Amino acid sequence: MLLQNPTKQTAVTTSDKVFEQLQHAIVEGNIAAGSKISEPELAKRYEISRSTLREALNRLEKCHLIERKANIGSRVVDCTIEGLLELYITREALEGMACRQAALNMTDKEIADMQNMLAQHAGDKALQDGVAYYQEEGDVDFHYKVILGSHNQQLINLICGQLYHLVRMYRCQFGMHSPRATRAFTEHSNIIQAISDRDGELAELLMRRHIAASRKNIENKIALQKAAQQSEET
Amino acid sequence: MLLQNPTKQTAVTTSDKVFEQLQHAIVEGNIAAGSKISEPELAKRYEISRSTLREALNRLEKCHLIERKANIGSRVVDCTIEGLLELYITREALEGMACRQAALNMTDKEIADMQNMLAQHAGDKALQDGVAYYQEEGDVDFHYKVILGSHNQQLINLICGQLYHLVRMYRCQFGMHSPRATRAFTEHSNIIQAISDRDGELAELLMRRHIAASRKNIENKIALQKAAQQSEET
DNA sequence: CCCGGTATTATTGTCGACAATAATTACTAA
DNA sequence: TTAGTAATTATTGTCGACAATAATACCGGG
Repeated sequence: MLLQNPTKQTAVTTSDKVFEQLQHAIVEGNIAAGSKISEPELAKRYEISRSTLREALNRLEKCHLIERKANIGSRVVDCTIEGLLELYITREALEGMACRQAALNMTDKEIADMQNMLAQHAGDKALQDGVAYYQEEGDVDFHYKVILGSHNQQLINLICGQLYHLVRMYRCQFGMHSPRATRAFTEHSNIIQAISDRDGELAELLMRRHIAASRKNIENKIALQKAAQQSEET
Repeated sequence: MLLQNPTKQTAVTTSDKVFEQLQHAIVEGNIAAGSKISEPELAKRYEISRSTLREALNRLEKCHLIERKANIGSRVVDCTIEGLLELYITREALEGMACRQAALNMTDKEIADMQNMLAQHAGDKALQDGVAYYQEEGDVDFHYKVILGSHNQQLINLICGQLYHLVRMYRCQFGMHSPRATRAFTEHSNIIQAISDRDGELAELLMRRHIAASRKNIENKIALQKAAQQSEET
């Protein structure tokens, strides 16, 4: 992961560092999704006290990567199809609005920066067409810039601080590097155009369609898989 | 507060109870907004260890009622006009989508229940017209039912588990019982109608307008206050 | 052989003390 | 008198131990 979450501040305390390590481990699946978390074991493994581990676990819970029940313990969230679709729905709502606000609130310089970034991506994409780079880094980068451009701290915290950890987790666990690269690029261009036109309504509409298209893409894949499975069973 | 947050489970552990007490204290302003939190002092006041207090503080941070900085401490969030408007923007996005999903996913029984509730409120409202009851309990009740009706766990957690604590805090601190009662009632009716027609698009549109209307109402009030202040200064 | 209840074990919640960092105060020098 | 610095105080972060709760294993009866 080259890109850093723009909302996070540099980790100073040890629980911060452990939190980041655990976060990566969970996102990348090194700690299995749905598995129970043993506090004594993890504390031993990271050579820290249970107290500071629990501090780290609390932050993991804050970004919805683990779930805690009183007197029972913590579990890593498990990645289900339903959860993924719910996440897309939520992103559609939040990022759509963020995009509208971005059209209203971004500075001219911010818009210029984003246009440059897109041009850069266009070059990279032409260079190594179809490779995952654009889809992975570029896409995340684009969405981050839009969200930050909303200048709405509430939206920024919710999306970057919480939702996107889950998004990355799903991307890793389901191995999602969809073949929508070129189409997504066009969609990104149109969104930036709407933003630079200060057309909030259109910007939101386009962003929602952009995310909804990804969701429907997944839904289709799932449907195909199911059909294949069923024909296999017979 | 008669209505309980439907997402919360009964408090079993002591940090749970302290969390709830602190939550109410902050929401109602008994612990001043923007004030610094002294861990030793609070621990003494509630007669608990600092560890369990910190556990409670972590949960307060989860619903955005306090903010923590490493090695510096916690502060209660302060209620600013900008923060309030940002909150409305976010609600417009999330609850709008929740309403769309509710139109798709609510059961017939849930819809019937909500219609009954509205009829009940109509009676109460006719009985004691203009009184705060409808605005306080009824409004919250209505919005909760819609959100739960989305059957989208992600949305439910975000809105009910986090956002609405802040909403209640702003309501208390700014003393908001706006004179929109009768108009809000009509808007609620129309939203329920759209939901029962299974018209997701219209339902979302109406909910967004409903929330945006509240926001604009606030904005107007602020603008008037400012104008009054300025004329007073001269 | 299976089921229910009890005893044991393990895990989580809570506590008080120590270490590390930040804030405050006191002091010295210009 | 004031600015800068050093010492002191207070607050937060971390630790290990104990208490309370849940999970497991064992045992006896049906």
